[in-house]
Amino acid sequence: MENFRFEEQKVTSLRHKITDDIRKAIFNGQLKPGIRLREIEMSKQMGVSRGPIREALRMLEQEGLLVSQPYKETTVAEITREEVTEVLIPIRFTLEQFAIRKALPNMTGSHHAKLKEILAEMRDAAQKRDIYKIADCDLAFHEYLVSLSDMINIISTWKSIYNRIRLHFLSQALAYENLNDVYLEHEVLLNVLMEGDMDKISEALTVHIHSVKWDE
Amino acid sequence: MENFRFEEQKVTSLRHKITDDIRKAIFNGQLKPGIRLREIEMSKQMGVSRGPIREALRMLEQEGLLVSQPYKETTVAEITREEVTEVLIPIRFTLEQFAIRKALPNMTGSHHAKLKEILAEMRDAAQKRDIYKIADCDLAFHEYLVSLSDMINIISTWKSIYNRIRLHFLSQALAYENLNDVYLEHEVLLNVLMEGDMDKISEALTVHIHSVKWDE
DNA sequence: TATAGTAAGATTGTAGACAATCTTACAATG
DNA sequence: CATTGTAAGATTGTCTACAATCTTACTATA
Repeated sequence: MENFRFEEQKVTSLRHKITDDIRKAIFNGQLKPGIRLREIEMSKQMGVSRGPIREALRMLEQEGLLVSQPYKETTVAEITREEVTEVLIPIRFTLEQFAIRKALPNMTGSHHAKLKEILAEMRDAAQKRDIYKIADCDLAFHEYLVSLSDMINIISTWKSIYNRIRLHFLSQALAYENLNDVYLEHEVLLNVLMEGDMDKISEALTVHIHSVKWDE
Repeated sequence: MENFRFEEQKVTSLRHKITDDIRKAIFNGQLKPGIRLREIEMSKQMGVSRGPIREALRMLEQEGLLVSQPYKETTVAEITREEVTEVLIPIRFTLEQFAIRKALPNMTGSHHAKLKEILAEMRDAAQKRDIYKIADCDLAFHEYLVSLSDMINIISTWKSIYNRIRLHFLSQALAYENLNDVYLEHEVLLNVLMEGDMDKISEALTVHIHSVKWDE
């Protein structure tokens, strides 16, 4: 088999698909913060027993996207603006900066190409003013970057933080002055990434991560 | 009922007790990193069905204390030293500093007294060279402090980070030059906490959180 | 002897039924 | 009319049994 390696098989189980589906529904804005999730209802809709649904709920609860009270209910979390600006964003920055530092030596042209690909989609979404699609691309971009660090524990922490930030923004109907700015910031980031100067990267990253504007 | 309020009832379910028991076993050093957890075996030992055990496993997995592969196995996580020093500790510092800033205005003499109480236990444990007990007191001290911030989402993130740091230290058989130093550092921290000067607190906190020494 | 095939046992995943708890509405009481 | 008691239904928690998948040891084949 020489210089070739297959990718590891991703065997998955129901709880993972269900977790993803619920997370997607949250990020599509279909399950808004505060809404209650009923196990039986979901189990009927998905055609699945409550077991794997409950496991998915426990995972999402631990991720910080759901809140549950024993024998009562589990609801979609409500994240405050203060948590986002004062805690989640600083942590995200710490994590992502570190991940990029680890990822840099691993990065090749094909990784750059993949990132460019994602940005092309994002530019497209920006023109169509599709805010959910932009958010998906933003996630894809940063997640791909972080995943190149190859530090599995960091990745999961990062996701959990990132998701809570995203949840807050969705519920706040955040407004970018210009959606295209989001795209442009990523382009700047990608350019300094290709240069490989960590100081410049940190600079671009801090600008980007803190640049979100609210509607007030 | 005038000036009196009851504390909220903590209704709990099996999955929470199981989660706590497994976590304790990990922190007691009885379940070491890398060890495999078998659902059936645990279910027999605890006299409980596999349902709540599986939910507990999913929670601990999301906490970063366990690692699982679908249809294969779930094991106790192995945390690298690099993750601890370069990511987990910086994040912990960010979180705890923020939590204390939020907690300060809420802190009264009775809170100080509670912290002193914990430290008394810790001094005791240091004399007896009981490293597990010291670790418990350390957790109690910082968790109490963080919980005073009243920001529930921060607390859970903090715990997850803190636990992984602790897991790493336990598996590394860390050596303090002098166990009593741990106690003394906390005393310094408590003193500046009572003064209430945030700059001094940050200073004491950063010294304390970064002060752990390895065995090499 | 190295490789592939096979089958048994172990383990994890899922389903469905029953138990415990909570919520709600309504009746009883003063 | 405000408060307490009660019972029905809804929902979550737990258990048991069965299905799917994995691991291991053994056999067959070249």
